[in-house]
Amino acid sequence: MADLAKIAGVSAITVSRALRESPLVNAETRERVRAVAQEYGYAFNVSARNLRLRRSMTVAVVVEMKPTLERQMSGPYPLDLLGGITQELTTTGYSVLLTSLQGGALPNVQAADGVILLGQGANEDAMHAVQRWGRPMVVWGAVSRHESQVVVGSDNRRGGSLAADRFIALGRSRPVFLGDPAHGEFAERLEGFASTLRKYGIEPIVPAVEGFTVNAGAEVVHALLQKHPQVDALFAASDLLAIGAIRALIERGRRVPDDVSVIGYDDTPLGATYVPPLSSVHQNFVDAGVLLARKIRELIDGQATASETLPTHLVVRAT
Amino acid sequence: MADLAKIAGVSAITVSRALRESPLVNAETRERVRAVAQEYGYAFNVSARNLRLRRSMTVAVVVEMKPTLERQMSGPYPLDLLGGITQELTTTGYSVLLTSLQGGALPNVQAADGVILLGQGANEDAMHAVQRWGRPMVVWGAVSRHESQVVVGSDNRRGGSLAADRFIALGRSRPVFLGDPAHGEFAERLEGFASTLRKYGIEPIVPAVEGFTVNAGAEVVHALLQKHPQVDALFAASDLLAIGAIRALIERGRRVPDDVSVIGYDDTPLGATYVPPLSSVHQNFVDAGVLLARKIRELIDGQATASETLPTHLVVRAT
DNA sequence: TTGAAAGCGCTAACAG
DNA sequence: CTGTTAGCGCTTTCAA
Repeated sequence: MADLAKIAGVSAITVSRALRESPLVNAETRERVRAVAQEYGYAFNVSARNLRLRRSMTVAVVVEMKPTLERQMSGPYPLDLLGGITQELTTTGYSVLLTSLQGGALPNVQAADGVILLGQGANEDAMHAVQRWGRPMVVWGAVSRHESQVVVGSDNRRGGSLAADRFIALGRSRPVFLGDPAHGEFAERLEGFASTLRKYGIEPIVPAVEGFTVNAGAEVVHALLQKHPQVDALFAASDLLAIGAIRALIERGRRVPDDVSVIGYDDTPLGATYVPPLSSVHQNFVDAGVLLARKIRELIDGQATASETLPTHLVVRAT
Repeated sequence: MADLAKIAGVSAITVSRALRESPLVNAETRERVRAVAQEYGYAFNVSARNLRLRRSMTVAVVVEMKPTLERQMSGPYPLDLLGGITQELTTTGYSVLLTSLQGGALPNVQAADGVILLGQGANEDAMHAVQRWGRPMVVWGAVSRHESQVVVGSDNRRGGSLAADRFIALGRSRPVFLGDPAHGEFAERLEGFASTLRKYGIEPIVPAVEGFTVNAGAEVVHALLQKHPQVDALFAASDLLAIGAIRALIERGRRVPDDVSVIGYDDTPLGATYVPPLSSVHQNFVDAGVLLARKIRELIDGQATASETLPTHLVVRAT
């Protein structure tokens, strides 16, 4: 910068001001400085600037990852979420620092101006860890679970409710909910589902489910059909579970949707291309990402923000 | 740090050394300093350190994203790639800066010690842009295309070759390749496919294909069957295309695999759960991510590295 | 409208 | 083994 100043015949501080578009600098001077900067391919030293300004212009995104990105964080959703976050953050000058919290946080992560937590599912360790180092934080997930946090989630209760309404409209009377309520978002889906059914005097069957995989879904449904052969509707907390369930239903001689209606969750490409194409509750992950990004920015800027819930709708396909 | 030094009764530089586990400092002193640091929740100022050390301990990962993360970068692969990269980089002290190059690079991105380029497919603008600012760079994709670059890719030629071998073993004689060769990796798959078939005196049919979607696959195959009704094998450059193709085949009264064998690419969950379960060429994206990360580290450390190709294998399922 | 001085927090180099 | 000195590149006072 000093070199550049010499070349342009001004002082370093003027270079700084010119390149930052400060109104304090003469338009003509500014242009001259910028031309020289351009010519010499000069770029700010970010570390120096951040040191001086006491911020990093960085937001850490913490994703839960075991060796690879597993759990409900597999599939395309987190990518959409990440896409939304990245889009919104980079267009406002922030960088996105992608990280797990495996083996303690890196210095860079701790230096982030804010933190977005994704896919913390049932486990809340990461949340507490981040909270401890006192950075602004926003969480993706089930809103009600963490009342003191700013949480963005989609309207899981309404998602469950929509599934229930659909089953009622179809005249179904022996519905099942598939999903582990230990997972906050799943619990909310069940709540919405059950409370709507209850208005019609129906109580859903809720077998114990562990995991999020196709096989988990298939196994549970196999066992379930022994005990409750008269099941005629099935709402799964994820498309993967729903697909497993359909497989088991067919293997047990049930027709879908003639004998049993099935609704999944997340409206994944996998579900949409499945045969039969899966009906599913849709949530817009890109929008969610954008919203998460906005809220963390607000928090960083010292503004107050509240939790927020995104709309959800049912995509009816063949099942 | 100065405060901490005072409290611990040493100088700032000793605090610095103690916290960095420098062997220059007495074990006992180190423990005392660390205890005090722990107690006061002290953490390094990363900007100051980076300024002093003239590096950022950051690697930028550039993903091609239109508003959302599209193209072949949709689906679960890039997440696995990202997972591998993040895992390897964070365990070696580097942070991962996720970014597109939409609207010019942010200062933070330019300050990265190295850059990994993902999903640059047919378009090489990003590559040239990054090249211009002279940072170490590693690219994911088709190796042969960019001879001056360090590229990590999976063995696309062998992938194509495996599909061809399989068709030959099944006695097929009228194979089709589905995929746009403008995309470097697809071109390599076609090369391997065609060259192996040629050994048996067979020339594949290669219809023009645009896009990567299920619908694109379906449309092309519908048109194709008019001109070439005797097609008996189909190798698609992606699982999505393969699924579209199967749909079209069935709609045209062909049985899969009895009348037409189909092989996809990427071995996605979508393909694996499809009915019928799709045979597909598998590549390990997590390993690829790890390798990309290792190579960028080597480059940052000033070591020489070469392009590398990862193994690939055929997963035979029902089609 | 421009500039000089000072310092953000850290660590390499050089004593001791 | 520990400390002193100096300076990384930037921007916020304060002064001209």
